[in-house]
Amino acid sequence: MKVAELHDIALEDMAQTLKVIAHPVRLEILLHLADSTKIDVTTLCDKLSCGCEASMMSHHLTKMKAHGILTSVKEGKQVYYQVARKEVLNLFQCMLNTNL
Amino acid sequence: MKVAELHDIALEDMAQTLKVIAHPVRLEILLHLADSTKIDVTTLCDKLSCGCEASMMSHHLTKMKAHGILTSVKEGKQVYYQVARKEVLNLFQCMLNTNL
DNA sequence: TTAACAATTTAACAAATGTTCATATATTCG
DNA sequence: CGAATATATGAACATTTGTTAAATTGTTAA
Repeated sequence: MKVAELHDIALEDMAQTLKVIAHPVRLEILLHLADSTKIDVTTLCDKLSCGCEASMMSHHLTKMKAHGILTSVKEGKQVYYQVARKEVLNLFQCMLNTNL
Repeated sequence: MKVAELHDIALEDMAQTLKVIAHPVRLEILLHLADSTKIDVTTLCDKLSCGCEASMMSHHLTKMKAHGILTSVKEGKQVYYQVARKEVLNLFQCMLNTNL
């Protein structure tokens, strides 16, 4: 498919995906999940430098899950999240490569 | 630079850029500007399938200009816009390549 | 030059979405 | 059961979006 062939629906979806990713904390979450296969909410709070409370972290994770970017599994007390669409990680590389 | 080396400020900027782009109309604008070197507001309204009024179009253009993604030149009555950072167009290709 | 028109921007507002903080609901363990 | 921990939800606050109308800037012609 060529860029020129993009139509409205595709653009809507694309915008939606970008919108969900377009937040510094959510970017950091994705970046961290790129390495570790799965991680629980509390550990994420500890590891990230954003100083995010569990409550807010949960919101961000829920949002990305709702848009199919993440999935989660419950194991005992914790809920582990992981990247469902590894492709989103390519965006980082793309943005870095092109100085965005 | 590697993805792993991203730090807070970089993520803030990256999120900001993504946020500005993350709107179906703004994506369509960029897509159209990818081909034509420069284009004025009214013509954009006519050519795009989003059915955007001049006022709204101006809003979107102003926003992207404010973030350095577009530039504009005034020629007589019209204001012509063009892409300042051609790199943003790579994002389309990247997203298409990875089915995002 | 001034009146009329055309292109774009700004302003003012309501509606929709997004973000954040405080609280509630599980779940496990003693 | 009740305390402690992990996560989710709710509601206030802020931002974004879209509309309509008015203001600004430039052009043309009487």
